[in-house]
Amino acid sequence: MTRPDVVDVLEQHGIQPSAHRVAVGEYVLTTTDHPSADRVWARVRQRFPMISRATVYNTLNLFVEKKLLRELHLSPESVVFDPNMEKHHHLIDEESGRIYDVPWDDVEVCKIDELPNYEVRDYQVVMHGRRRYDH
Amino acid sequence: MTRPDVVDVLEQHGIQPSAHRVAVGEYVLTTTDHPSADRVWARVRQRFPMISRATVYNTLNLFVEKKLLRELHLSPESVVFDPNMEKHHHLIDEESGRIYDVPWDDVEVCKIDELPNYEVRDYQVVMHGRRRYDH
DNA sequence: CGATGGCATAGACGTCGTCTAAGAAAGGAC
DNA sequence: GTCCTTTCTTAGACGACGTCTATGCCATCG
Repeated sequence: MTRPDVVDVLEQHGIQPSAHRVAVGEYVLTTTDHPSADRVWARVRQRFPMISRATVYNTLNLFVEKKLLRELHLSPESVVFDPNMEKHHHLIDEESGRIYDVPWDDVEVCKIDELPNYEVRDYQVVMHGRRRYDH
Repeated sequence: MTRPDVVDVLEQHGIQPSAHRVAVGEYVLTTTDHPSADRVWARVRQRFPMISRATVYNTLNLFVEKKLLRELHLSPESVVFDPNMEKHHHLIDEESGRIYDVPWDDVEVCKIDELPNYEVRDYQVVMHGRRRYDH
């Protein structure tokens, strides 16, 4: 996502596109890394050394509130952000701890609407395993 | 689980059953509450006011290491412990934040072994919704 | 008895995230 | 343009949570 795109997206979601917000957005809205807040801070500081931790946290929380990001609580390490707002599943690589998105339709879940005691509004499959590169 | 049962279980898992460990075990190995570490501490202190936070944390970590407990990282609130070591899924109640166990066979997951890029070793479905009482 | 090894303790510490109070910047009215 | 208001940004204090360290305790064994 280029800078003007980010500005558009922020405006479409009712966010004033300040320089810092755009800087945070340019990284976190396009990455597939699932970075933690401090990871985002470190990354953005490379280009804006004066940006404060509070601003980064504020911005990330604002993005979550405005539905530009999802906060994931999957792994021991830390809370992590995901700009992919489509329904999808997650796989955590056992070796690296890295989190990968798994397309919604690659996994099929049945019987979930027939649970006797629960009304399910939302769900996802969380997998642990390994990414395969050998093919 | 009664006190002698807990002693047996600890010994079977290679843990010396000290008084404090048994006290922690009596609560955390039988509850379905999914308590956080501090919740366990508060609970055990009701009966053993002198037990220290470090001991509770040490004990919980020891239980996890020895496969008596599983640590869950599901919800914003905190890390939580689950003595149910069978395969099962989890549902988080949207109102209360409470976590419920969902039996493995109540949900069916397909195609998970056919994922092109991943080798899945383990998985669970994490659901958000409501517990139903009206029937 | 005294030595050894595992257990428990208090409190210091580190990390992560939030809050607060104040300053800087942007936009609108005129 | 100036003034005023609102919003954004900041540093640093703060708080929650979990770990670490150093010490003390207690049982067992020679």
